[in-house]
Amino acid sequence: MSSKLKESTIASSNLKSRSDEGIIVERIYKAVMEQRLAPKTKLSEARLCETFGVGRMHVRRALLLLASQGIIELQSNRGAYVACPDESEANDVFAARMLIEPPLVRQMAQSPDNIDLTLLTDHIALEDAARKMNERTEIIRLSGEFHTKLAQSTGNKFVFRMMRELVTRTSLIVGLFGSSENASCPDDEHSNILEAIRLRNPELAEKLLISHLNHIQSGLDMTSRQAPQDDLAAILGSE
Amino acid sequence: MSSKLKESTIASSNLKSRSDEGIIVERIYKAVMEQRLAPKTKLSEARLCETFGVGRMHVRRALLLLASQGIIELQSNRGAYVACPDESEANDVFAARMLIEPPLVRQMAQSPDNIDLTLLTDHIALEDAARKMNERTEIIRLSGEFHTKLAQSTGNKFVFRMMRELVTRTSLIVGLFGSSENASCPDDEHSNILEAIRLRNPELAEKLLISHLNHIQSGLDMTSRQAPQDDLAAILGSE
DNA sequence: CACTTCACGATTGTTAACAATCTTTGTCAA
DNA sequence: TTGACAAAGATTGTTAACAATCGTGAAGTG
Repeated sequence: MSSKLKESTIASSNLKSRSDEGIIVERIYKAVMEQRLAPKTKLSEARLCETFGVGRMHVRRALLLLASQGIIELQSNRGAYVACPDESEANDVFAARMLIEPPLVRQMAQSPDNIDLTLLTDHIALEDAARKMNERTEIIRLSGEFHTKLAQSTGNKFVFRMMRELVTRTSLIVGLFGSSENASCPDDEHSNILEAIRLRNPELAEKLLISHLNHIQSGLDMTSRQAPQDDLAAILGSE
Repeated sequence: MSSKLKESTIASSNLKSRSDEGIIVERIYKAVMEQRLAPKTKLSEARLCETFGVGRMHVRRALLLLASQGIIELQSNRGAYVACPDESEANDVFAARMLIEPPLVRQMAQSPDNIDLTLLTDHIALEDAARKMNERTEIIRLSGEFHTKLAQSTGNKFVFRMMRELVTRTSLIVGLFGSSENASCPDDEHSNILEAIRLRNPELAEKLLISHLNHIQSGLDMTSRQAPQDDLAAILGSE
């Protein structure tokens, strides 16, 4: 694995700062990660145009990118809607994460020297701070981003992208099927995992991560559902 | 893991048969998989428009999708070029595959009953046939697609997508850095892996796959490079 | 001869008008 | 009241013209 990844945006990872649609993609992505944009929320082109102050072309390109990432769904002649995973998809997401993340942390714990652990250390500090300040959306987003940064710290662009897609989907799923308390990961599991990596204990790191994922999944209730919202301008408004 | 996946196209997996750009994406994707489109080949909009007989809008949307998959690269005001991985990216691709595929086949070998093995059996028959007929491009594409179908047969959409992105990239890398003989995987390694899965031997399956990947990677020569081409109409012409 | 400059052609980026489709609303009849 | 139907409005899809940028080659200058 090579040097560390600088950019974490969807757009700028491949496209070189296609500034306009990059900003739109990033904003919507973030809103989804923070569970401020509920599944099935309609994203109308006109609304987004005035919200971001750009032409329809940029909005449409941004929507296409978001759809290709599975964050939204494009329905022909009917518009764009925030993706709404069903139970089967939820199972697939967790199955995929169970496939990838355990080997990942195991590998990280085997040779933590090649790895940028400061990224993770800093991140856990952010998580603690957000928890102290009781900032709900921050907590939710950071809680998911820990797993993304786990992958990012390996410096492998592909592992990073795979994990981010899965984490984003997980965020939608937890928003849909999770009870309001367990919207975020429990307090110290993340730091325990990081500690196991730092102590070069692959078995422990893997075990902690597996139970962490199981913990998240078991907190879901596949029967309950949330309602979609449709404010938009307020949600995506300021940065 | 749930039922089997029907569609394998990039476009139709998320977008519902957005027919026009779907066809374009699929054609270019296939041409890259078969190493008929060399890295750095320019894909000009006008050329693609007349090749596929569609408007510029569809071409541009298709190019955006391909760029988001990392298959091509969009340079501002300069056009679209087939992606050209460097050595560092090549290492990342193989590292990512080493992370994912071993646990994948191990898992498949542990419970091959939940899995659609006919997909793989049929595929190997196709590979053999193509080898007998000595159809170079078919052999190359099928050789990569085996790994894709390995993931596809789990029925997990996310595992499938991840693997396909990695396999596509691998195809570009082998085309760039591979000697002309080892452009395809060696004859029977695929069927051996499948057999190990069928015999419920996880350790063997994993070991065979690891040495298979090592075999591919060790056949690369990171110094030599191929030249780009620019025919296009001929390459993407007929189906 | 080498190098810079400038103008032209080609290519990509953007916009706005137009067409097609869907949704809603209002009307009428059973 | 309920249902079907139709027209109007709103939204998305498409096209073509226009603007901006880049690459090339000719002309000119040292």
